[in-house]
Amino acid sequence: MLRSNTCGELRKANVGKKVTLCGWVQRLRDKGGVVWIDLRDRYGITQLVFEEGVTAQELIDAAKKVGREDVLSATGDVAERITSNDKIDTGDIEIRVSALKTLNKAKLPPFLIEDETDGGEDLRMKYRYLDLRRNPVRKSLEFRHKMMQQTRSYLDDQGFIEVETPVLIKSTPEGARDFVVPSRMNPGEFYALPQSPQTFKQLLMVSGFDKYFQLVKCFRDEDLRADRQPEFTQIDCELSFVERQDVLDTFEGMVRHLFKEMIGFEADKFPVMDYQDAMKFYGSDKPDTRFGMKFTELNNLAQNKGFNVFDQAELVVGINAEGCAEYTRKQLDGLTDFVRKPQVGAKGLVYVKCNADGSFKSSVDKFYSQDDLSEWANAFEAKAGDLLLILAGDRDKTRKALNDLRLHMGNELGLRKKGEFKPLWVVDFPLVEWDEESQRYHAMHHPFTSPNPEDLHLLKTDPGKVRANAYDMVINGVEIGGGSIRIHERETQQQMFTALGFSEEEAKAQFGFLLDAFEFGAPPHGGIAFGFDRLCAVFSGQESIRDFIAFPKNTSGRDVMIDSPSKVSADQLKELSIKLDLAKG
RNA sequence: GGAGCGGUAGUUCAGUUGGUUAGAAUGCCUGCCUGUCACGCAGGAGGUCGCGGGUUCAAGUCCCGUCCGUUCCGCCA
Repeated sequence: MLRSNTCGELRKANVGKKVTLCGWVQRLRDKGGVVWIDLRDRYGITQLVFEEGVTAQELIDAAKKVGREDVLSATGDVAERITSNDKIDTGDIEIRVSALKTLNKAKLPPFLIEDETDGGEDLRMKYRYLDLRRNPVRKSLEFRHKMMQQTRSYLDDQGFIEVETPVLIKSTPEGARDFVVPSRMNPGEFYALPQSPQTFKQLLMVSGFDKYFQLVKCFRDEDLRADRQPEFTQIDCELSFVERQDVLDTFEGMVRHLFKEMIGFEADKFPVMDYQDAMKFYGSDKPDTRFGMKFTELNNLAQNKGFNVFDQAELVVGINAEGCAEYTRKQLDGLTDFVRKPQVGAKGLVYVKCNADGSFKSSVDKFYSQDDLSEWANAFEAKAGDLLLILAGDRDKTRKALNDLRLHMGNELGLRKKGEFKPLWVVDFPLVEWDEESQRYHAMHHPFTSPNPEDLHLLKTDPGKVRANAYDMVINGVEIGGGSIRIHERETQQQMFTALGFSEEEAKAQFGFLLDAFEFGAPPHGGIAFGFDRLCAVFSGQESIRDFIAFPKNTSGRDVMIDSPSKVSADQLKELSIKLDLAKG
């Protein structure tokens, strides 16, 4: 061993011990007669001291020459400090150095290796190995590690078996774009990387594994976001002989366990919300329930009073921003600009101020009397001092826009608190949704989701009305996990494929193995998958998952450190029987 | 595919109506300092204003194009 101790473990009790520490130079403080070096490793920081009259002069001279991030080995006696530092765990002691060795000189890092770095995102990613030396990023990865251990231990305790499924699999037309890998031995043919191990875990149920899980990398070739990477990790789970409530109970238990072990939070029973209610009251299938501001629909009260915009609208709906009646003209204009942004897409914003004196001031005073507005205020359960914000138009678009406005107001008013956690289940999603572009139904979850038995008869006649036996777990407005009770009968699965516009031949070509398996005694089964990176981020109150991934990709899907993706040689292409056609258009 | 924001010192940023030698902080270098711990003090070095074109007597600043980053929409079963 090159060292006797780490830089984080020595205390007062170790005073007098001769130790050798190894680490990186965090900082050098040269006070003339005394020189201090903060030596850092993963475990902490220990102060080295070199003092005129005590330390050999050539050692002091050597100490003055070290640079930031040099790798040192220092040997000396542990001594109690004259003035201690209560900010670090080793603050009561220091090492009186008797031998110093530079194990490796370091170039100056391009940004500060500090908790509050001066480095921008781009630079930090290019030198990610330096960024990972910083406490916040290292702690995020330590957090991830602990979350993995806790997940495994919980599921193991519950009788789940972790099984690895293949990474080189088969491309399927449904869902996200696949990453594709050419096969040298099968010219012209390609593997696909899994978007999830969905079919494999169902086959494991057919095999009788009963309870399966896997912490597994998944791949989707879609555009990135702060909370979306092309490769990401799922907690993928499947159980046999279960109904919806069994799955909800098991995984509510898991998340409750993680909350407790990871951040010491004792969660209440998770509420269960219908998809329809989520859309009606929050305009979103992943509502942030840390704050109220639920939607109130106004069609009955606001239509047929001569205001054309409302009269023409499919839906008139608003929120009550409590205590915001004092908003200035400028602030209201700001909100109007917000909802009119193309990303939000509303045409305009109607406001009603509930004044302190009981009167109302609105942007539509021309069309509505004080009595009308008073009725609105009642519908919103608004008090004096509140501000009603109302949108109108096409139902789905207006709900989406009002959802954006609700979250915006939640941010403005500080209602989306970081340390607060509001988990819930959203259930009874539609089984399929109509896709205008391809003019056919798409599975909302995936095509293996079972329909609610009560709605099964609608599958042939009106698929859009069929509810799915599916569920999502949502925490603080983030979709953390989702799953369903699966189809386990060949006949039903075939019906589902038909409803989705697959011919019998297409279904057989794509998923024949699954249909076949269902004929050999497939048990009723269901499962769920959690976005592991997101779970880490949400628990830590972060929006970006990047710091929970050691080597993430940027928004163009590039790893700027290793510079991938990259070109391959002509020989490699030839081996793969691939010719490039890079012409644009 | 679309929209917004950004690109100026190693780094993070400021830069007014287009006008003298492009600034600050931090980092870096040199010197001083025996209890610092974001040490302090004094001095110093450091710039292809992303790239290309245009307007102008004059462009970091205005216009066009382009590249890169980032956030969002579409997309993400």
